[in-house]
Amino acid sequence: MPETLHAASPGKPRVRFAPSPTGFLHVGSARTFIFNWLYARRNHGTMILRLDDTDVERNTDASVNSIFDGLKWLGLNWDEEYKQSERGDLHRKMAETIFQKGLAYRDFTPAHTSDSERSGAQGTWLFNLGMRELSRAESDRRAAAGEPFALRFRVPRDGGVVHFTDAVYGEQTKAAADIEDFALLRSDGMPTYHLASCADDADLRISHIIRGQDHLSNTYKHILIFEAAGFTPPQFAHLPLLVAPDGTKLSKRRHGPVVSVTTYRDAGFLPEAFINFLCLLGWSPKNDREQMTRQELIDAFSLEGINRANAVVNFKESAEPSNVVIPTPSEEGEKGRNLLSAPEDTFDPKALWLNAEHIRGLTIDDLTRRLLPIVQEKYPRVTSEKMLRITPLIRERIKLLRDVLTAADFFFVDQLPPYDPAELIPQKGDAAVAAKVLQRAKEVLANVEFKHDPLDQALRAAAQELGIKAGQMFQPIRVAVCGRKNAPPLFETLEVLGKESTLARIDRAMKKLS
RNA sequence: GGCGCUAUCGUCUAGGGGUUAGGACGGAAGAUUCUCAAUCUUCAAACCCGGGUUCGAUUCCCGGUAGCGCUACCA
Repeated sequence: MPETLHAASPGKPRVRFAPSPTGFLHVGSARTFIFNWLYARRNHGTMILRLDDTDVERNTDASVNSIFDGLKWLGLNWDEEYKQSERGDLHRKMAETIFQKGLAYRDFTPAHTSDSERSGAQGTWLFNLGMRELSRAESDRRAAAGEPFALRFRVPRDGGVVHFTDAVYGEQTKAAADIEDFALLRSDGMPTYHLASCADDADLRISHIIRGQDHLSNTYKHILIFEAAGFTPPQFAHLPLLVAPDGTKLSKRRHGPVVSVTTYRDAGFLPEAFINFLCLLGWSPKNDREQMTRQELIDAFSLEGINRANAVVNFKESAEPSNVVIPTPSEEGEKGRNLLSAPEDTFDPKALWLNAEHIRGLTIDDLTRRLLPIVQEKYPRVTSEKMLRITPLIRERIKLLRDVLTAADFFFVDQLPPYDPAELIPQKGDAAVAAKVLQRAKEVLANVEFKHDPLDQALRAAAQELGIKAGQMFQPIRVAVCGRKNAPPLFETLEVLGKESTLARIDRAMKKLS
């Protein structure tokens, strides 16, 4: 009777996210983490983070940090953590078990032998000539003599099939004849991904492997390994891939910073909005709900809601990909921010909309707390009290947190940046009207309390006196005070700005006009 | 090349043998408003192709096509 993976806690799933730390945290990886996490939380299971760092050549500490940073920003947690590189003994033990059962063999063929030199070169490569049939005695002798070898799985050649049921893709069957004798151990004794992954999944009693669909065909190999080592394979659930608008798999090289999670953080996405967005790619709650909180996602999540077709992340492809600055993990910590004043329209419109929705759902206090660091980085003198008054004026006008810098800039500066005086001229008016409005506004505002209602009354009355429409009255003032035509509502703006600044800016505008 | 997976508006998706094929984003038009935004209303927009099965297929089956994935001593 094979050991069962569910022995320790029947019914409670144990899932894992197992990234290889070879680059920054990718949006696809983040989504895989999230789906695992959702599944664990939904079913009161255990979320495990395992660094699959068996590729010593390509692993970097910077990458590990990038992954941790990204997950931390997203507010995602896990219950257990492992490093594959520290578990080599376990992996080798499993290899040994399989070898002793005769289900694996030593392959003394030098690494990087070209396909044409391999057996079955006219079709698919399955195994290296001669090695599979080497006698045990001969194999032992050559190994003892110090000849390097890779350990390969002896895939059955008796016409059988490998089968499993995927929670997303259903019944999966493949003829063993189509599976090559894949490596378990490299010639330097290091385990391959397939071996290490299965050994750890078995040892950690993983109950559900939820991972990218790019592993669907690898799963047959994994089933073979689990069974050879005497374990019941876990449940599998493969996720459709995230692809670029051109249909290709997201890649840092081709698509640049839009595939890095930190790009979204630095651009001013809310972590909960970003998670929400990712969840909607390849999964549906099937009730037309889109905007959901973390808890709502947990409550709604199920493997049945996952679909099978790849999902496009609909970002705008950069016109000149060669100019795209790709943040390397080492840069991201400190300098990552300035590479990324990524223009708003590079992001998926749905992500932007969801972010705006989540922003609107925040309380003024909460939103202020998130806005303040961004503002203070550029305008250190802005206080929390002041920001608290500004936030309500821009909450419905920003899609990204960073938009605060352009939406509310005029609140933060002493002196307005230069603007075209022609902007001061209202609809159906001329410079004379503008001058008249500003002059009158100056007089009126000098003697009015800077509160919404008094301002409203005073300015409307002034418009009437001048015989112009309210809009014609407000526009020159708005431009004088904000430096542009599109801005938050006027009276609220003046109230926050205060009498002194307002009058000073109107003065300056009048000088510009003449 | 071999093997596997997939295919509903531009995008994310719901649906499923008989429907006006639903929702959302984005787009367009309008309402509202001191501008912008938000909000509301309306409009345009899809079942890859060909064979079956069936009284009837977008839905089920087969084939094609296309896309993607795997095919490493990468993960």
